[in-house]
Amino acid sequence: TPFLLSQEQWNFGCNLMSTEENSWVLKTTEAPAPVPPPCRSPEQRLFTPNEAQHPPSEMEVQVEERCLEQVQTMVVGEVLKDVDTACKLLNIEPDPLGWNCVHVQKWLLWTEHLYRLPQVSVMFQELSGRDLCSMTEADFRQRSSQFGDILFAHLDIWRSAAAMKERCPPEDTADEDSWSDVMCNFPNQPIHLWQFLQELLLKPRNYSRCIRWLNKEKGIFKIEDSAHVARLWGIRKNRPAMNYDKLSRSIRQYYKKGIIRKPEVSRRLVYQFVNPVEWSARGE
DNA sequence: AACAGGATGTC
DNA sequence: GACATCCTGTT
Repeated sequence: TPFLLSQEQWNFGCNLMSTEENSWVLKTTEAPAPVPPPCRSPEQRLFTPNEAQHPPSEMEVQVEERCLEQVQTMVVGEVLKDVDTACKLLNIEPDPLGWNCVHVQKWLLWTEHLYRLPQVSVMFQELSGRDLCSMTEADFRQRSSQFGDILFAHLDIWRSAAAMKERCPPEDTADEDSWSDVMCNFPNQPIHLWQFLQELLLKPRNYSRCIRWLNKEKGIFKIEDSAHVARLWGIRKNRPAMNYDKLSRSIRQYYKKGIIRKPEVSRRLVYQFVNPVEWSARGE
């Protein structure tokens, strides 16, 4: 796993999330009740016969691991979001290694304010981000016996977040027309209209409002917003004057070629791929 | 407004 | 060849 919160960070994060003043952290998502079930008490362990307390099956273990993974992904996502917000507010970069003394002070003041710590930033004056990163937890404690560890843990979270960003760069979460879909990743790579339509159909999360499957197995799809689909096609092909009249003419060219046809019962804005087996057979 | 398909031009 | 554009006519 590329990113694992230490137990300490985890607990720290949980405490932060359960602090109700911190609407800043986790405002939309429910706090994911991340506290692991307490270990079975010693007497339970002693007095429960092995047969009755059947060990978790492999599937149960897998399910649990997947749950944990999901929770972890969620927490990491929230942390990254929070880091982003703070960076914008403070006008600093996410990676502490790039901070100068002023940035460090900004970050300290922010952290103090956010978690209601007393003023400890004075103890960290004249330190750059690089200095901060080279310090051990003991060094932090030396400067602030009470809150050094908290600051250390928090800095570690930021460093981890920066490392994460480095590892998996700009994941675009655009909900509407994610630009990379419409513009192709490879400049001017020729694309066929039927391929483009399939691309849109593959991403219902982004495009189901303008085009969606009616029957995926049979390859029947419906264009819900003809103008929108035409606009997307026009962007991809660099044809600003594209409209549904012209797009549909191109679809009709497919009739003769046996790529797309009208379904048995012809319906408005509904078409059907002739051989949907080819791509559904390759699994999804 | 969508549909069908011929004609013609473009890359 | 695969459209893009324009057009006539139909549903």
